[in-house]
Amino acid sequence: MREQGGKRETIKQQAIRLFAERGVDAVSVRDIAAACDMKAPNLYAHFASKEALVHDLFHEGYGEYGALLAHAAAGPDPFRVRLGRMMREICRLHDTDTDRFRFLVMTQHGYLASVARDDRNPVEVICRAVAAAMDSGEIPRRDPDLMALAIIGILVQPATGRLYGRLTGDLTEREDELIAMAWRALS
Amino acid sequence: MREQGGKRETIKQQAIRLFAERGVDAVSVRDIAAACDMKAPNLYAHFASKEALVHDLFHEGYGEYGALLAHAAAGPDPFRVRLGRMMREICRLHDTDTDRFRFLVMTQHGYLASVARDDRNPVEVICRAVAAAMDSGEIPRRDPDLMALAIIGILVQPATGRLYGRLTGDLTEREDELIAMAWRALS
DNA sequence: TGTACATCAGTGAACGCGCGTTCACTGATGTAC
DNA sequence: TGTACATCAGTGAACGCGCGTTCACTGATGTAC
Repeated sequence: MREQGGKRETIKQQAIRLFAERGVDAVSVRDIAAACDMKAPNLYAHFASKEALVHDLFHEGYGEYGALLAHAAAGPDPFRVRLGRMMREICRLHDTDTDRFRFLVMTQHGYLASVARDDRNPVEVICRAVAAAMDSGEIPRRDPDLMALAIIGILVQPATGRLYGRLTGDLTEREDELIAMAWRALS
Repeated sequence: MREQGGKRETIKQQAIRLFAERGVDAVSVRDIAAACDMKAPNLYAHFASKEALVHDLFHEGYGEYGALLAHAAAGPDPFRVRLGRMMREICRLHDTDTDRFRFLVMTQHGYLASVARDDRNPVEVICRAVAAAMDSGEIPRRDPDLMALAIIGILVQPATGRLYGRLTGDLTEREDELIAMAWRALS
């Protein structure tokens, strides 16, 4: 047998990078192939179509975010500690994986309506954690979905601002301030 | 002279509607023309190109948001009152002009990097208002841009959640809760 | 070891398609005399 | 009033282009004997 070569992984990495740079529609399969040192037809040995590639990238990336958040949200610690872990995790992901973050934010409008609300859905994970903290009396009872979305916004909007030069430096440098802000907002 | 007919306005309205529904790249100039009961070539009597149309729509919509926010942010009232006015204005705009909001959110990634930071830039307006409130001692001094982006996120993320069915009903119904949350976050 | 064959990642060339855009033309309406 | 002309919003047909995708083929590598 020939070596597998991880070509599929290379394609995904280069595609995410190019999509994040220019947007999905502005990147042709020839562009992706060129970035992988191959020719366009060969991509079809790994993905059924361009749309299938985008679909895979979105759901994989979104699901991994959800799984990491679910891990950070788990455990016996008080909600305040687990909220801090979750927010730190998002900051870290954003800083170290900017292309993926940007790709997800750009692409979400095509997929968000059809995404599953399971325990790998990052929004769902945070909604559940917030609702549980209200049930246990750790934070005041309010509309849990509204509060969850708002604290996601507290992170995502600065992250987006960083993408467009409104903020400079890493999000991680500000994580303590962001966490404190979210905690005040929920209190 | 023949009647002007406001064709240009019709084109802009239908284009925004279609762009918000399907995304800019998935709408052809033939689609826009059909929605206006005309043929594609006639659009070129009103706009130099499809790109020029999108460019106009984005900058006009973004600028109007900024101008409305600047108006809400002005006046002799304490910051807390002016913050409430701004946030109510955003909720109202989102509820009554969902297509434009969705269009701006979808399209921003192509234009945000090149947008002017003047007094018609909504992010700039909020950044300045927050910074001024820190200067006057109305809220504690922290990184003003970070705080401004975060309170924008408190609104925009629930708004986005509403677009995709995570939240139901109007944002206006929740404005008091959102304003209170933003105020706590800034305090 | 040498020879014949099987495998299969990778490709050159071509496909049809829908796109944005152009342009010569139409025909209803307004104006001049 | 009637006639000739000017205007100009609107269009049918066509343009070249780049896209996603297909497919017969290549040629390096592995296997059988």
